[in-house]
Amino acid sequence: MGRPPSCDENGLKKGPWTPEEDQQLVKYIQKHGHGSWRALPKLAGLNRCGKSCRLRWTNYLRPDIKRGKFSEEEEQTILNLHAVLGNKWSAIASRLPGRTDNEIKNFWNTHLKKKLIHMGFDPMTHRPRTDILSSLPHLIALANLKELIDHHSWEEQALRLQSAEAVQMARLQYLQCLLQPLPSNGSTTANSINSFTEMEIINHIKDNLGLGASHLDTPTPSLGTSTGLQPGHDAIPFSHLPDLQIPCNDYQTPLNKENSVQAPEFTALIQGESSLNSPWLASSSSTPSPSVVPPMTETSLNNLGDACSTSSYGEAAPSIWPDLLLEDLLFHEIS
DNA sequence: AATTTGACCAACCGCCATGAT
DNA sequence: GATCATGGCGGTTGGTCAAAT
Repeated sequence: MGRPPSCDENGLKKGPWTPEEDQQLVKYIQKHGHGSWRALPKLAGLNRCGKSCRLRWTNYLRPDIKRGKFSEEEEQTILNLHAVLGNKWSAIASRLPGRTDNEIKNFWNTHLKKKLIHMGFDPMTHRPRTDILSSLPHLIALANLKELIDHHSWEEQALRLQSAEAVQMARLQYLQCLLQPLPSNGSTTANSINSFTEMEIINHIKDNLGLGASHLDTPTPSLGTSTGLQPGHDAIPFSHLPDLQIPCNDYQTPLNKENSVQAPEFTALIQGESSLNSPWLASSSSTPSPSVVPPMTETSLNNLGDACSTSSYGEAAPSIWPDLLLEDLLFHEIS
């Protein structure tokens, strides 16, 4: 025996509430309390179902509801709680007096989620997006492919053009990951990337890849050097971060200790060593990493750097993130 | 000026948990 | 224990409005 629909087709009104209906509902509840929501509409003289009345009351008419923009403190609280509780909106709302679960959910979906994505974080896990990192060997292969293509026929050039957009996007996202621990040069936000020179950025990436500027032909000191990181093969990316944090003043959300990125794992990943034992990656993409990783050459590295320096990243963080995995994107484009 | 696009958010829908019978 | 009523929750939809084209 099935349940009747919550709002059956007895001619009950749906849709936006009128001020008169609001007034009727408030007046009734203030006088009698809501009691049984199912019985309330009839008693209050409303042509609505009980569920609709309950939602209207709890999400809008309740006298203790706070209206208006979320404060920075509230934003921070939501981010912190979401990192722990996930989409438990009612649990989050219970810790934000005057805010409803619906309001918080909407705020999350329209603002905070997008901001995290823009900053290169997975809004569900609050970790750096791992799909890009699981595709890293492919990106390296593509950088090498570019090196190869640069010296080949027009047909290959056409292929290159076809894949260029996908490659560019992949590189941008990859760059964003690499730049997460970009050390401060006075300004502390990720958006301050504008203040670094191209060469500083590229050198920083090279440092992160364990290819310190010391053995490259650029005289420009690397960012790693300037912040105490020693460039060269011993450079351990992320090691200067006790815990990964969202690199923006507004969203200093510490991740759980056990969730933080461990530098050796990242190094192994970057260098193409087996990363299957990494707990960080274990929960990432279901796509297996290829067992053979092409060696990262200086030229292919510079190819990545080319993409960085010619991109529009300096003006705005990349906002496009395809639904499909990068691996799919890249290999379907190229093959 | 007209149309399109995107952001915002109130409201709805369906599922689930719980308590009463 | 089975059934049903009710309330709560999270996901999604659709209307409105402003900005962009």
